[in-house]
Amino acid sequence: MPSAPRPSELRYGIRPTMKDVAAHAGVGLKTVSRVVNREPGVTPETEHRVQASIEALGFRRNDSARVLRKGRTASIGLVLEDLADPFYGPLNRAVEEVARTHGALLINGSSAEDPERERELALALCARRVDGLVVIPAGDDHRYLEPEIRAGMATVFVDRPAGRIDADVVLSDSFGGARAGVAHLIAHGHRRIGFIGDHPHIHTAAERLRGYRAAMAEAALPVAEAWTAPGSTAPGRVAAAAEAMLDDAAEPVTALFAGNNRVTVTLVRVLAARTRPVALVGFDDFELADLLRPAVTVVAQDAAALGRVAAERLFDRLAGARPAAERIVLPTTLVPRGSGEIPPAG
Amino acid sequence: MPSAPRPSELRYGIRPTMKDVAAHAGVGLKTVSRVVNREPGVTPETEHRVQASIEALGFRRNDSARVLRKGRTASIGLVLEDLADPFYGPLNRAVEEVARTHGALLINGSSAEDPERERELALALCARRVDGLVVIPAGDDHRYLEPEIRAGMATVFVDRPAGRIDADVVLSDSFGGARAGVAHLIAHGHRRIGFIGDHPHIHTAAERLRGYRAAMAEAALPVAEAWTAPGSTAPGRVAAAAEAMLDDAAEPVTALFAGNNRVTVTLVRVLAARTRPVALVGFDDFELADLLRPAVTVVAQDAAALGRVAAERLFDRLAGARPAAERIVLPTTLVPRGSGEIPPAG
DNA sequence: AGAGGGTTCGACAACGTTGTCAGAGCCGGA
DNA sequence: TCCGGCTCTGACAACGTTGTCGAACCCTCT
Repeated sequence: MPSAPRPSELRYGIRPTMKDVAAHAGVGLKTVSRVVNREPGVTPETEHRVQASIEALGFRRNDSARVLRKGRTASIGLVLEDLADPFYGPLNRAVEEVARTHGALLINGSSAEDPERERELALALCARRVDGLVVIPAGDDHRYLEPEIRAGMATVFVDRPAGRIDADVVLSDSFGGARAGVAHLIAHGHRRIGFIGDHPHIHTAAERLRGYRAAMAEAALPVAEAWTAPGSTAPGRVAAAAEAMLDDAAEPVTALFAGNNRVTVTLVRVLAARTRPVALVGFDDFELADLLRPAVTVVAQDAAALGRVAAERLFDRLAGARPAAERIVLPTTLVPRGSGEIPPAG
Repeated sequence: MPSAPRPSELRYGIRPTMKDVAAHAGVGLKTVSRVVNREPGVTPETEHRVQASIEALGFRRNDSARVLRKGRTASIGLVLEDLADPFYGPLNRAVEEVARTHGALLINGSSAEDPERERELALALCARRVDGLVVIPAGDDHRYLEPEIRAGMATVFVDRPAGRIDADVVLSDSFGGARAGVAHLIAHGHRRIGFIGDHPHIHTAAERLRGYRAAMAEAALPVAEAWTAPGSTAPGRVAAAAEAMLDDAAEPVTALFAGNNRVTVTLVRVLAARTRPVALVGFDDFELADLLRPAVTVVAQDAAALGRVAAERLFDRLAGARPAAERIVLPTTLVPRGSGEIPPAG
């Protein structure tokens, strides 16, 4: 017996199923399924009756059951390092937008830079049977994903390369960007340039250091041992390293290149406390860099583009494309704003 | 017949099930389930054999089926406005951390400030049967969630109140924060203070405007019509509004209060281009505010705390707590840095 | 030797949905 | 009148897991 929606039929703590709706509307289970999924072959009269029952009971399809039956979840997973890091917000958002155009939801989690947690998260997402996985690696061994990939899990790595496994990777051009940034300092007359970056076991950090060395070598400039300080990005460590380079009695550096935006911000603070101007170029742009005095010259990478390209690659694979695993490198842009154009002092 | 793990048994594009593992290990289906879930009642010998088969076949439990059977998904949904906005990164992360301590995953989506999209997202999450929902409202009518809540979906709103529905809400003290910020300007000698904020139909924006008026009233200061400019936060609109207040021939303002951090940043740019110093206090802190010259005085809200409190409330409800819907208001903090302590010019 | 209790294990149903297939009803044409 | 071919509908199995329950076995005690 069909009936008009009456709130009283909504019951607390009970999830009506298609079976309930079918009974309420006086039709078969499958007919409800057809209406819910807008499948053809239902008379307008029947459809209307079913719709009324759906609203009366407050029915909502249980996607878990649907997923179980269909095998596809219409969702993709994103494992990233830290959602609170402003670099990953736009990346996350870009992945989400691409997913949205494909009708998929995004499930994400932060690894907090912990390889074990990255692994747990990625495998949890696999257990949920997301259709695909975008991973910003924290660890450097991703063989744990091999069974998943083999079983058909499309996977794309972003921002850092995958470790010991053959998979798509989307990266910024760390080497080229750092080389261009350092060359920019050299072009403005600097000869003694310091490099402060992240731990060298992080691939991007190592690449940026390599870019620094390449630029120096191309200008035939020697690099003193004391001028490179890869390591933790903790403000204390970074500040101490900078002070040491700047105050070196014999060969003080006149310019600094920062390996990522956290280092850059720390260096801005250090330099603000000093009288003699020091040139600074940072890898990775950040908000308000243009409002600081001097405004900060940076090598900008396009976080949104990283996310977009990675997600598109993922959906290409989900659509059936089977190209060989590829390394896609996106260009960086040098943005001169002032701090990188300060001439050497003394 | 049990066997040692041999990679060749991993087959492409095939997901082994517990049944496959059971056959491979020569045990019953349920025994595999027991091993996977670490349930007691399996001899070490059997367990070992099953583990070997699991690894040999690359088995991973299908959580969709598990969810279907158990009724709980161990995941919560978060609908927010824009992941790329730096304000929401820490909030998101805080929710995730709380979820993690409860063994739950976070599924999130951006509404892009579009009520219709918020609705779609929230309902999609309900269809996935997330255990609970944290919503940063974009719209102001959430009656669409009533059937879900009635059916047992725990729901907490953050940052802005829910519309036309009775539910938990966690908010920053917009009124009190704005009042304190404006009072701070008054305490530094200002009498003509401008307010530039977001559209007043946004609850927080209206509250902040109310706080501004309260502070002015408490100091017995009149508020000229031209001194309040609620509306779009588009930089052009904000800049024009600021210029108009500052250049008013009769009653130019000597200080500005910004209703949110986007407005603040725009005002910093506007003021940087002017010669006469103008005092500025912004609602909501932002990175590097302390490095600008002058450093920007703000009324800080704790985005992470908003997320944490909301998520904890959610899990309390999931654990069975059934308190009446409540409005939880978190305090704000005035952070004097320089821009808010500039005395009135002229 | 038999009873009693504990441990280990597997057959089976159920979760809510969708795909398959066949039945019922109707129409038009021979 | 009967048949073929539509359209609309529902019964049923299946997806992969977990909860229930009872069977089989081993040990101990009388």
